[in-house]
Amino acid sequence: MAEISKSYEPREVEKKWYAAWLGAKAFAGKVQPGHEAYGIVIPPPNVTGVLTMGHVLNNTIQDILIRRARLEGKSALWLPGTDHAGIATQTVVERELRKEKKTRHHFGREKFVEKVWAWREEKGGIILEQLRRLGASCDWDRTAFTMDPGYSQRVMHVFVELFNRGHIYRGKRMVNWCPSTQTALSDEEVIMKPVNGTMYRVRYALNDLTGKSGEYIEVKTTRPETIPGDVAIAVHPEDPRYSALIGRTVRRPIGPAADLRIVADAAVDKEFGTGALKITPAHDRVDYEIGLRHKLPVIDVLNPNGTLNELAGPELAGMDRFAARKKAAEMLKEAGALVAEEPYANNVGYSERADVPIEPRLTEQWWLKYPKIEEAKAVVRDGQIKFHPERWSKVYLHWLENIQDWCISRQLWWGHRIPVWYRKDADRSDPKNWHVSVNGPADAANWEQEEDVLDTWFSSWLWPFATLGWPDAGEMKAAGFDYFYPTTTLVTGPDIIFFWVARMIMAGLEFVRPGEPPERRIPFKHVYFTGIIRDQQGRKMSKSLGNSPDPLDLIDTYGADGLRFGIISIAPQGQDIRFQEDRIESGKNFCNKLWNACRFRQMQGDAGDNSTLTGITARLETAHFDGDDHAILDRLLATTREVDRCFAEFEFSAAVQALYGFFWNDFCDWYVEVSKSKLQSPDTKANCLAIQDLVLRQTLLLLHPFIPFITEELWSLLGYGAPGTFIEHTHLENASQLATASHLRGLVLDHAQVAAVANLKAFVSQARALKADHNLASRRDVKFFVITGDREWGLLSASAAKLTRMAGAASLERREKVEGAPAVVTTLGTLYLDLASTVDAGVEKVRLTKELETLKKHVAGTEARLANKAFTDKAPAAVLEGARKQLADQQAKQAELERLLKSLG
RNA sequence: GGACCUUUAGCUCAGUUGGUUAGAGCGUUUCCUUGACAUGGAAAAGGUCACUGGUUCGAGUCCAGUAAGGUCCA
Repeated sequence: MAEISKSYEPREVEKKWYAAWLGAKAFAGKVQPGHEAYGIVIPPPNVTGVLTMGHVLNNTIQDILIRRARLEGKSALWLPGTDHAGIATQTVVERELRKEKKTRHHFGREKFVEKVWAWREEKGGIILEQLRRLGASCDWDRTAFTMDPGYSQRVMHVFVELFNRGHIYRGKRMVNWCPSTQTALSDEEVIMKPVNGTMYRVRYALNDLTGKSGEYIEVKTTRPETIPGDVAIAVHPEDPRYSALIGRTVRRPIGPAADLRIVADAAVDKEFGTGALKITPAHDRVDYEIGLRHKLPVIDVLNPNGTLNELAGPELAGMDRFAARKKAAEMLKEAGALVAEEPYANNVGYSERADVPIEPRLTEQWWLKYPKIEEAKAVVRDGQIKFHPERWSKVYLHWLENIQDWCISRQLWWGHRIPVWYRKDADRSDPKNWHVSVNGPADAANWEQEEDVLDTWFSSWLWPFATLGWPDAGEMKAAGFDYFYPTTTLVTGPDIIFFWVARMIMAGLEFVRPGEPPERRIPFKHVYFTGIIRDQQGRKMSKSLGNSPDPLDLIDTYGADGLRFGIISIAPQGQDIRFQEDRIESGKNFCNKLWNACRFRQMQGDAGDNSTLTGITARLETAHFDGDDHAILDRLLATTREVDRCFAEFEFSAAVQALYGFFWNDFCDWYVEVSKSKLQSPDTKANCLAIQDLVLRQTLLLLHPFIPFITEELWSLLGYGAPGTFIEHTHLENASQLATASHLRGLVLDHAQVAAVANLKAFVSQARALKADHNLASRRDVKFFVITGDREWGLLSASAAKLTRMAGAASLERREKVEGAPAVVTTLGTLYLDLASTVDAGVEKVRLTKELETLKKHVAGTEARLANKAFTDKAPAAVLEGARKQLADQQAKQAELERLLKSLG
């Protein structure tokens, strides 16, 4: 067995074990009848992505769940992959082309797509490589990509099916147009941002019908550049200010001259602005609807790239929309039509990817009417799919209540080209001229394929079943579809609830195992929502702010385990996370502590069979058990139980904190320290080492999902497994199984002894504090005296060696009377520090008086409670008894303190 | 405008169905290189639990309202 070095050096250990795991195909998700299946599909990161702190958190949690499942004997599958990220990837490649002063049009569609594939081959695996550094135990042989030929076929299949089922249609409607990437976007890809803009008050002159001139109607707009696209003015039919004007016309103040009718429409908000609305159907959703109702023409004054076209008139044509806005305002001013410019804050939709304002634009697109909306609501409402935290289900249900058709076509080249063919030279708007199939028409020469591709999310919503071979029976069998579907848990951020969670649920319900009950068709049973990682100021971490540390730097500095442990310890369930690098550092420190405790154990030498739990429990000698042995095993069982509970309730940071507290405080600070006495004696040594092995073995198992590398290394170094096996081959015992193993040796945990240890710990702590109060913390030659009863002295004297060692003292003696020494009242008697000659009675008096004052307040409080008849009548007996005991203890301590003070004079 | 979340020690957070003197880590102060670990050990200081009311024998915890901050939807 290799010797454990003085400090933990993660780098080589991580490299070694990851290679060993891969070499043994330890992460392969296998169909094992008789074993429960546990499946996770990774939320596929963008193929252009690099590892962020968000990924670290998300994937660490997935790895924790998967590794724990393996330890519980389940057959676990974590299926990895990436999505092709249409806009992001196309943009990245176009940016490279721009360096050579070229655009994708220089190459043509086919050549350009080849270039994207080349980029993907070179760079597309980066993020998956980074996940390996983190320790992610994915089944890499199953790595999927949404543009893989097989996956693409499944996307086509779904499109054709949904088309045949009447869920997909083509139509000219208002879409969110991104002038930067020049494609349509879905509503979910538009984010509203508050913008400080300008409200322009504009006069539209009324045409003279009555003989009066100089009449006008005033309209407010933030977008004067669209005035050339105006086709009407709308007012509310019940607005008395304008009722006389309905039916008359105004002149368009700038742009090509035109008369605009004043129409009445109930959609107009009387309270907004002047109550009169300019109608520009090509550039506003509400205006478009109003235009339809009044059969108004549509004048589109914008080019796809956001510049104005010739319909805007010669002054504006060719200008960018924002420059044109300024210019239009100037033109209005010159025409005398501009009444005022006022600062105005409003919300503007921005393209999520390109971060530019989107334009409402009327275009031909493909639309999906979502399938299985009602059932998707029901499975979450009825708990067949559980959200953690549960409250996110409200957001989910609310979205489904207000769901709109999904614009699924994108004007891009990178993506799944829509499997629709149009008969050449025929009317595309007539479905009679369409061919819709996975493989296209037989007489291809007579047809041309739709140019648009599908939204990337239209491929990733199929992820939970398309990655498992669906719909091909042979591929499904090979992938273990029957065994692994539905998967167990999806781990993702709440920002993705509409993009993935909701759509995946609808897709699963629509396509998988038709006719079977919903619990067989849903894609997963649990959805765990992580928090968002923020910086110290609470801002979201982002590339543009530069406020995100590089996770790979953190791995280099603190080790992958340190990073994992640290990030989990600051990630409470359901709340956002303020990132603190010092917490990552404390993760590393914990690893070092674990390392050194194991090193200490190893330095004590072999003590017999370590390779199985029964081997270790066979070494327990119950005859030599003392209170500390009972106490540490009691805490080990409690901690095992607590970690179980945390997994059941998805409380990972609580699990980590429980393990931290147990290992550091209970085991290292107390048990290992008291072991040092026991290990001196041949009588107690073997049993003590057996207990240490039992604790270390179980702790390594419990910690392994969180910090896989170091636990694998220590497991191996301490010989807890058979050579050639991994820690995950061991079955993790729960608390009652562990207790049963101990029972085999006739062990019954003695709770009286456990309680006695708590008193001894407090006794030691008070002794140390007494020393520290007299500036003797580091001295180990002090003498303690104690005045106490026989029973207490029995306990103290039996533990004398341990107590003097723990408190740092030369001796602990029982006395009948002590004069002039500083003292402290403990549950095991009054403890004196033997410094009679040096003690300053005045200082000591101040200290004791302060303590007495605090105690008196508590006594008074407890007395008041017990004097309250309502309390004694209504409080439960246990609470009442507790209060009485508390009062007795407090009063005894008070009497003792008063006696000490008196003795000081 | 609607929905949800947060407010506890200098910082980041725990605090289970209401019940002894509200906890942890980090930071701070003092002491300590003792044979696992200075990536460590010992001790200490530090909190009117955002505010106002209510329910209750008893409220950090339950209810109502207010304020501040945040997220999503419109």
